[in-house]
Amino acid sequence: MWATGGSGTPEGSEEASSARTGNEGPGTRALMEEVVDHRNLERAAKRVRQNRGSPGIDGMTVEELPRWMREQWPGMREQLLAGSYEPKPVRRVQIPKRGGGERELGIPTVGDRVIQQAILQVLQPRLDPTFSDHSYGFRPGRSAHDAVSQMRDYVTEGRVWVVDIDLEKFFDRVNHDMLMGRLAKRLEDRRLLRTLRRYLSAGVMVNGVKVEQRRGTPQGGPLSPLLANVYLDEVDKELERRGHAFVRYADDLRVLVRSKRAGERVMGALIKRFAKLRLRVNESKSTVARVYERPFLGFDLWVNKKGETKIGVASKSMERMKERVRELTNKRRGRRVEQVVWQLQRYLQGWWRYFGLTESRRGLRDVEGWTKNATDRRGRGRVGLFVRESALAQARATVAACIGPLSVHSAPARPGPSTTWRTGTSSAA
DNA sequence: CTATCCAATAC
RNA sequence: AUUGUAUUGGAUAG
Ligand SMILES: Nc1ncnc2c1ncn2[C@H]1C[C@H](O)[C@@H](COP(=O)(O)OP(=O)(O)OP(=O)(O)O)O1
Ligand SMILES: [Mg+2]
Repeated sequence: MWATGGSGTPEGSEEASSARTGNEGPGTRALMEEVVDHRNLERAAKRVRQNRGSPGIDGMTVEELPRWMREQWPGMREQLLAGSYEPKPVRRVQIPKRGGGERELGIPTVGDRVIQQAILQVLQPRLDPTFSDHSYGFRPGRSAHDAVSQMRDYVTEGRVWVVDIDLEKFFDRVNHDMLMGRLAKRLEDRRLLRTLRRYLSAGVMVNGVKVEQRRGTPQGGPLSPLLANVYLDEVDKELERRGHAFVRYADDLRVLVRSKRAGERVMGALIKRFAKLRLRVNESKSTVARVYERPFLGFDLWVNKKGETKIGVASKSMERMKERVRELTNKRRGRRVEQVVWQLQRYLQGWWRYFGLTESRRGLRDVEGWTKNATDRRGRGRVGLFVRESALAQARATVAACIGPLSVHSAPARPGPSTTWRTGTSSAA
């Protein structure tokens, strides 16, 4: 089933299934006690409050949390310990997706977010260490950078073909029963399992009416990312067992192979494997291709003159950055110039912080220099002193020179790395 | 070393 | 308005 008729490939073959060892770690029976422990709960409430998220279906804001904790918590605690707690439905919010289309968020009540967070804090330390080393998304201590670097290393080993898979509406299609089955193999506390099940079937509020959801884990629930990793863990382990070189970030899976043929075989197998999980591979976003043709987490790979594989900024990400810079500089809606520059610096610094992983040094170095230039101004040196109307234009010109043409309307494109706009270095009043 | 606040990116 | 997880960085106060 797993291995379709393919011969001579470097990957080994092995039978599936290995059955997890009962439960993870000691004391999985009294997990709910850990969840409702007041220290754990305080930490959870703090996190939810600091996220500054908007209310769920009951309209309670995060500012009202302390009051809620005092008045509603004792009752909730008892219900949780009895395994009889019923979460509220989530609030449906549509937001635009990066690649077009809409993302359906499911926003739980602030109170439910606290409880889910409290559960996460108990489950994450137990479950996460059991996950595959090849899985990077939503996991503490593992970054997108780690995933990209790992993929680059696989490519350096000569695996230049990639099976690129993205799942369709991933969170929305997670099967409740199958997920619960996975969880039941790892956790013994039946009250906790019951509440997790109830969170999954809490449903959505659609103009005053609760609509049952028979599948999916809400995009917006604190627990959902962990549950998603639990759901796909078995696939990770199977790929591992077969000795595949792969990296997974959430629902973005890359298997690196040495030939197109091997890739197509793996792709076919994975489509079937995901179908077994009631998940569908996104046909438009998934393919077998040369790694250099497929961006990953905002980066792409390329080969330098010496034949080394290097990490670069994917062109989509580059275009998005330019667009944002244009948007921040072009027309300023009643903002002062210094405000515009400050915002631009802030954005570019954050951008570079992520994309600084890139090893392509064509002009991007200068973005860094430029950004630092504008930013590294110790003390509370005010931007106001050195910024004048021309600073804005120069900033745009510099970026344009580093990154490419930014706009049609004003691009002198005569940057000069050593332009004089840094003149007001000294402290200011 | 602790705490609060802000920002960027990935999904 | 827009939720969540994770990573990385900055500022400020002790
Ligand atoms: N802003 C977000 N808030 C909460 N969860 C998110 C967010 N972005 C992504 N996720 C989670 C839920 C998604 O199901 C999962 C994978 O992301 P993504 O592939 O971009 O969307 P998707 O799988 O839901 O739809 P698509 O069919 O377009 O791939 O990551
Ligand atoms: Mg997807």
